[in-house]
Amino acid sequence: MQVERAPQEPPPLKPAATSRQAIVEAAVELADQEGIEAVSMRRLAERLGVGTMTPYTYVESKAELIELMRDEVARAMLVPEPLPGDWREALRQIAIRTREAMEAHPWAVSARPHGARVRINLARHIEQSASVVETLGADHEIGAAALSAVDDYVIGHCMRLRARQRVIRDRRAAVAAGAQPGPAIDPAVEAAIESGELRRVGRLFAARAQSGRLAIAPEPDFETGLEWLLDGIETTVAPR
Amino acid sequence: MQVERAPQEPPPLKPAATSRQAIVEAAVELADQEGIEAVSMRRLAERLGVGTMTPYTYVESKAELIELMRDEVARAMLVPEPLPGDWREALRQIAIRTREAMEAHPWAVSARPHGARVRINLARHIEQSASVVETLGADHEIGAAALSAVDDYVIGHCMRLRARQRVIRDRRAAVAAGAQPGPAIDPAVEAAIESGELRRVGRLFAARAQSGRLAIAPEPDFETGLEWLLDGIETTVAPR
DNA sequence: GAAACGACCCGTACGCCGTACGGAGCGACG
DNA sequence: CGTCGCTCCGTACGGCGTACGGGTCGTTTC
Repeated sequence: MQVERAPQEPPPLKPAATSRQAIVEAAVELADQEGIEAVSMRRLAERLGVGTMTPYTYVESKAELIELMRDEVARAMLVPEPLPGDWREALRQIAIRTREAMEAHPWAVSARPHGARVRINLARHIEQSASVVETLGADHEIGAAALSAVDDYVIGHCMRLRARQRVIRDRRAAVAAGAQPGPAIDPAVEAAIESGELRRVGRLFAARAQSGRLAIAPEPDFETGLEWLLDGIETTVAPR
Repeated sequence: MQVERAPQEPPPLKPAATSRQAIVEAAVELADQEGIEAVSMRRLAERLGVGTMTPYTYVESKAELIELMRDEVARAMLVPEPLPGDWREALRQIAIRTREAMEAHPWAVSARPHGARVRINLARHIEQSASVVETLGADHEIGAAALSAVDDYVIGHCMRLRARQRVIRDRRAAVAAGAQPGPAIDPAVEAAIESGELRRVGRLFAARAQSGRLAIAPEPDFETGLEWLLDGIETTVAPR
């Protein structure tokens, strides 16, 4: 087909790039405002003022769009160069930055990946992390394991954060709709608490119901766990 | 039609229980075999040999069904009593058990929660964890933080595992469909590697493409990171 | 026995969704 | 001028969750 199409056209070739970016940005905005489940191709097209199928000119499928949206979030995870020379401080900054990005776009935490393709901003994020590991001076595999461990912790924390945010939002919506904000405890759980099994869970619920008016887990502490993990890594890579 | 129905009971309160459980089990089976996106109320009903709307007699909505499915997985996270007396060993066992359950049912990792309701098996899991923290002898808040940190790490790790499993499955499907199993690297990433930015990412890709025929991240190491985290916790709760 | 009452089951229908497909407008090129 | 490619878009198909109303049948109440 395209025997001779690739290298040409100085002026007119780039009408698509801006639009692709615009589509992704509009989708991110929509997801931020109304949640990822509100992002449908129809609503997105409507918001952009184009026909239903027009976005498909620029993205191959919705799955690819989601992936591009995640990569847009990955852009926010990048730490401004130069990174701190101390590996521990560098890892900490990357982790904190990542958490902030995830907190700002909770839908990105668990959106399904499209394929194995690593996009540009995620690749840059990996590059930053890899550059830190390099300065570690430890075995290559240990460095990779350390990176994985920190990443796992950060992502897991963000999952909890997202669940919390969702509960709060749902509760607000329920209150706005006029429902009672009762804890809606599961009858089986209630019975188990009554029976003496789940003694500790019962105490936990009671304490929560008493303190504060929203019976919800407190904002989890990110940095404490992160420091623990970094402590553990330090004893391996730089035992004193 | 139904030769076999619920046993006649003087208290007519509980005819639903068996069927509710059967629905959840069938849904879990379906999700295990074909992934969570294959679980639709129609397919589930078909598999159960009932009408499309019949499952709604037992579950309030699909969201509640998903929550019940997750709780079914939570059942597998329970460690047989009695727990080890050593807090560290107990936490380790709970973590490993949790990871195993998640690995067996990867869809459970990121399924959306329905609401704030804690179901019975998850409550039992929390009770187990709380009982370990009790023996820690440390400040209550530190115990909770330790629990959260371990949980975060485990969940994050399972997220990565799920992504990996998905990539492998997709690649298998692509090969079976006759597509070429090329890495399908993003052009922008390729250009950045070429240009010298992303030097380390380039080396990483090259190393992967060379070793093994599937260019994929190696199975991540769960226990190393877990031990690091436990090390860090130990220095706080039981400084030596 | 009759009637009323649930609990359970189910078919239809509505409004969403992702997207395959074919066609229209239009600038660039031969 | 014709042709080609890209952008844009309307229509349509199959699938989804589920509201709703009606059917069946065992149990309860007179």
